[in-house]
Amino acid sequence: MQTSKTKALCTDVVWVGRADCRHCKIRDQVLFANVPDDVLDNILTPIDNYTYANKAVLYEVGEENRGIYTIRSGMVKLIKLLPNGTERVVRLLRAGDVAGLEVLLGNSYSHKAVVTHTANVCNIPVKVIHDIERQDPDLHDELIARWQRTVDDADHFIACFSTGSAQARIARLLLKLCADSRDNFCVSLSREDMGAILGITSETTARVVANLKREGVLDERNGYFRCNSKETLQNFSDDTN
Amino acid sequence: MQTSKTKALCTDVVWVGRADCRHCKIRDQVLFANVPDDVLDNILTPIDNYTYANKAVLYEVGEENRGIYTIRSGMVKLIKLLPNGTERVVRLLRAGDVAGLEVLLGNSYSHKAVVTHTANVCNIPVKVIHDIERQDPDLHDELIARWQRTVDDADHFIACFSTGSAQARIARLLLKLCADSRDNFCVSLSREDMGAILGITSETTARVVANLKREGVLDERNGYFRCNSKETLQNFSDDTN
DNA sequence: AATTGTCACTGATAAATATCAATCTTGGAA
DNA sequence: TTCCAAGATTGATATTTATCAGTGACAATT
Repeated sequence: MQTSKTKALCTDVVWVGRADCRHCKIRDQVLFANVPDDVLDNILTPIDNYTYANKAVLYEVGEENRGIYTIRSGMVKLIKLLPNGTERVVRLLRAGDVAGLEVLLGNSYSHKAVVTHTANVCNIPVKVIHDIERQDPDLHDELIARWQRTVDDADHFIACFSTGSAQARIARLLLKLCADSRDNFCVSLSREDMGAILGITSETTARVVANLKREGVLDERNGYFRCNSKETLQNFSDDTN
Repeated sequence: MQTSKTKALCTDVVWVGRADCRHCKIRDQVLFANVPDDVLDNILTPIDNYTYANKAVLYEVGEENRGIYTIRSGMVKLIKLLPNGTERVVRLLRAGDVAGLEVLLGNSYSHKAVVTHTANVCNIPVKVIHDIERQDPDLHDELIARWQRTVDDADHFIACFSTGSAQARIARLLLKLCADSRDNFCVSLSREDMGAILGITSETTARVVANLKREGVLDERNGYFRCNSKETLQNFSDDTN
């Protein structure tokens, strides 16, 4: 379908339409959860809804302020590029999460945001946030709660995804991905992405994952992981070694 | 002076007096930098100023809300305790930084906060923050800026302190510590603390640091590091290996 | 069906790091 | 000063992880 990487930028983003926040299916998980209907109806600046294909880029470090992004479905990784060219994933965002909060301070984007699983997102201009804040000061608190959640997520990356053996990190990642799944299924990630999340190589990741599969702790099919034994993973995740 | 660890808790915290925010020597670096004098003068709930000795604990995970802490001097580490008993440092706070912002949301403390270098701190009850917010809505923005700074610091821990070889991480830590020093001096840290910051063992840290000293890149005396060649450290910090 | 590209997986080996067990240093206490 | 305890350093060795170089499976394309 695509013959070159340059072309990808055009076909990988599809404008779905103007967002209808009031009737958003995941409104309860979203930044505007507690904004009154009439305030939402008064939004003048358009909020656009897009679907980004796998590997599409929402924004790059330093790009001009295009507003924040609410993830409605799919998954997005936030990446820091190190001086030596290494990419380190610093956050994983899923439905209900917000990307690019930093632009509300007038900053440009701090990360490169790349889609890992086809994502439907709403792009909310900063002006909209400010307009709503004026009508509904409670949004302030919701925003602060979002920032705090971001801090918590970052701490989790440091403490759980960047500490301990490769096996322990992988076990923690799998448990995190499956955390709110009742059937222990979660989307699978490429070994390269997992490595960039955990600060290890894709080969080491592949070895450990293959082991887990052989041991029957983990299955993978159709782009999904299934954790057959959270207990075993829990034990691995507690290991120092 | 101290014979036991239990006794330490009593003697390691000294109440200096009630804070005089208006005349704070580092007011320009502090949360209240832009709060008008008259608002500061109106603070009714007392803000206490304490000096915490090395290794003293400001707060522990889950402790009841005692307010936030502004670091006026010294250094404080924020620690996450992993299930297996490992401690991982997730943040380093220095003069002007704030610890415990999360309690403003009504949460209890998310970390254990331990002094690494004798610290003078102000303990600000949550009520004070809310009182000031009412009189000076700009404090909101300052708070949000603080949260964003926290996120940036956390990202730095992930990308720089948790990625790459031991030598690269140590070089990055030294550069970070010396960053705003004009003479390339910075406080030294125990090898154990450095290890807990960088996700490596204290022995590996000791080896690398000792190497840097032998190579003349680094000196250590009287509790201070001196980086003799930021350039060399910069090269090391860019290494993948 | 053949071709191609991507990605997971694996083996062999090198390199880095952890571990365990001493020494050595040094600041502070007596 | 002398002594002591804590922390830094080092050595020897075991483990873990990275690196490099494939191989094989699979999907999409031609």
